[in-house]
Amino acid sequence: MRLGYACINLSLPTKFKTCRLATFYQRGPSIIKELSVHNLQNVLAALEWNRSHNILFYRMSTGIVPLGSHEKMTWDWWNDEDILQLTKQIKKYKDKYNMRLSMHPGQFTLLNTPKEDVLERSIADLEYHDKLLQLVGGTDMIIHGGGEYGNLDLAKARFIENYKKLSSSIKRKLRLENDDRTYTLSDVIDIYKESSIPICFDIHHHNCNNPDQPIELLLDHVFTSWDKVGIPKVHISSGKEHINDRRHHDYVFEKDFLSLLSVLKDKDVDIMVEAKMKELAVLKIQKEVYKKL
DNA sequence: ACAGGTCAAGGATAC
DNA sequence: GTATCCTTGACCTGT
Repeated sequence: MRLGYACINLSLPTKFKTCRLATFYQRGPSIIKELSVHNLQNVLAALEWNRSHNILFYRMSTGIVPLGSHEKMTWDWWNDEDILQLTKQIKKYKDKYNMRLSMHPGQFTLLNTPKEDVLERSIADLEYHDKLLQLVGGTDMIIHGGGEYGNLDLAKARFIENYKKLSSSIKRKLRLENDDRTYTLSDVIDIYKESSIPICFDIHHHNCNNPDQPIELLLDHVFTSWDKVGIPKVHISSGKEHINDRRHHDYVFEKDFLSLLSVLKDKDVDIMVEAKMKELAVLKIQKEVYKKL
């Protein structure tokens, strides 16, 4: 089992950089390159920090190449020598230490939108994430179901139809996560049955949004969805003020982590910790929970 | 140096 | 139909 955290490492001094469209228009592709190089150096620094703290799972920020999937972007960053040199270094490093790398396109990347232009931009965004993951040897791209659009069944059907149109490289990496208001774990399983998309189980979202189905039966489907793919990927966080508070707590409570372990039984999974205190929350779990096992 | 408003995105909701 | 909120962290402008 590998534990990981998302994007930001609070222990490191440098931050990720981004820019506004206006800045890109003023300064052109060179500013994007400058920021992308900076961001990739940050990723490498995070992986090095992770290795020295025994953290072998990491989610890369979606904004590594600022405006990387924007329709106005004119720079082929995936062919740039300096970018390739850095991504190669990252890939080599993560292979050496058997790390898992993932990305999570944002809430505005929607496979089931009824709007043609929104779908087009969403697919462009998936292509951006796919290209970057290919370069660094990342394996997982997590998205949510999307909106309900007044009819959940139609929205699910649209997801399945649009999923079929994606490139095989994207399909190899795409995973569908249950969310905390619209797509329950059982909705996500419905989509899996028609599309074979592996399911990323988020236990906090499940606590916020579930129609009282027994978790054991649902998890059977979750695990089956990964059978030919790899080690399942699971998310955990604690509610800020109560168990079904959608906001994330700074850390993960020990009891929440133990209750995840108990529903997972002995299944080998990689766990992404989604807590405000990022890598510090992972260290806390390692310290508190691992010594008990 | 710092505060606070802005950006980027699409959907949901209230009016 | 329109406005506002949701969410996020860094940008960016004004002081």
